[in-house]
Amino acid sequence: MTRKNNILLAATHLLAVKGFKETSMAELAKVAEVAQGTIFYHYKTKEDLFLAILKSFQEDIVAEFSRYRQAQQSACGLDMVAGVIDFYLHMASQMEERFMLLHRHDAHELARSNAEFHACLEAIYDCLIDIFEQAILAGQKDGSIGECSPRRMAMIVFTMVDGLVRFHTYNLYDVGGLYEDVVRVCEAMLKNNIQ
Amino acid sequence: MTRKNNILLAATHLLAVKGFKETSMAELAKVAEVAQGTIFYHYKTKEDLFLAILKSFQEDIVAEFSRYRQAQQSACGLDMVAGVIDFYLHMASQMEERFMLLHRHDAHELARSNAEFHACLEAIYDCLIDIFEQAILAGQKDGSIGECSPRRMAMIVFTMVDGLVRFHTYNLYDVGGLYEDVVRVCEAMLKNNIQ
DNA sequence: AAAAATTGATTGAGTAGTCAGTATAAAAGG
DNA sequence: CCTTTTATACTGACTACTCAATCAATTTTT
Repeated sequence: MTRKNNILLAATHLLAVKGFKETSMAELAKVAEVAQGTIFYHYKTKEDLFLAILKSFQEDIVAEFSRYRQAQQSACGLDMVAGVIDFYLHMASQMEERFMLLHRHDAHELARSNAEFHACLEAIYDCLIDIFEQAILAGQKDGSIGECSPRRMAMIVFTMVDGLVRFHTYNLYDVGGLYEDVVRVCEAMLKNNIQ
Repeated sequence: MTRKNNILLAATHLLAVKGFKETSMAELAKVAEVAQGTIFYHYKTKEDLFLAILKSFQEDIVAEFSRYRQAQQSACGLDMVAGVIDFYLHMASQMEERFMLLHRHDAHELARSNAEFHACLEAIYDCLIDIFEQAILAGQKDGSIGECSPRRMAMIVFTMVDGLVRFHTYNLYDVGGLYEDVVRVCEAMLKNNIQ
């Protein structure tokens, strides 16, 4: 049991940091401190192993985000959006490597030919966008957020926040000070009626 | 000359669609309709070839965007921002494959160990963000855009628009209707004083 | 005839996945 | 309590194959 878990942990790290094709089973075996054969005993193929990682990520992320949704009870919907952004960024740094997995093309490419990958990715993204949508809907109910398509706005906010995480991963610009700006910008664009 | 260009074109396509590691020189030779040796006659290594592609992209994108900057003379800065978003999305669909190249981790990973890659990527991103910044600065001058850090706002707008392009590439959601929303959202967040 | 461009067979390192066999430990039988 | 059986976990050498890069030989251009 320890070994199977070692493999999963080491593989998550390597696939996130180096990518699917760039990670060899020989290297993984070394990092996980098992024999190469052991990996294939637990996971039929390299793709299978990747899928197992993604599935465990899906479970964890869905659990984590639904736990947050139930725990929080902010004053108004607009503040909830700010809270969700904060929580998203917190999660992204907590699960940094697994979020990197989402930002690579590997999973998305496999999703094109493998239905299980596709379903898994869809579930993850739905969960991520849902949490923004819920906050916006709450804001529309209490009047703190203007008339708009909640789903579309949720996708736009998600796009912004996720882009920030990506920027940070790529390390091209110092993104530290942008977090607060993004929160303010989102509030500005939501509290006013947009068309 | 024809062959060298064939190689560059075919390589751009393959690297964008399949990725660096996933593209073999044998396959490239077949697509470019040259012998494998010919590729290595013109480009010392696979990495060299990639760098040549990125450099040519840099030149083209810088030229294209500075041409646009000089050509346009919109009414006010706020409208200019909308115009720039439009232009960016237009460019991204015109140069779809090369933008895909930017979104892959390949170039960013090479940039970590190879200074030329780093410089090239930095130049490209600077150019992309600059054009948004210019529009925001113009808007602040003519009063159509409120007080804010132009660079930071430019990065946020860029993050949104680029995220949209990425969404489209990954094909997870129908992103068609979002274009107009993003333009409206950007206007809403810029025309009001934030902070 | 000298220089530049092109070729494809070849090389050696690296790849995912297999497999015959070994270790471990729990259950069954004496 | 001590064997024997059975199932599961594990091992690393091995296979068949792919890869980037090389190079001697050939063709094309100047």
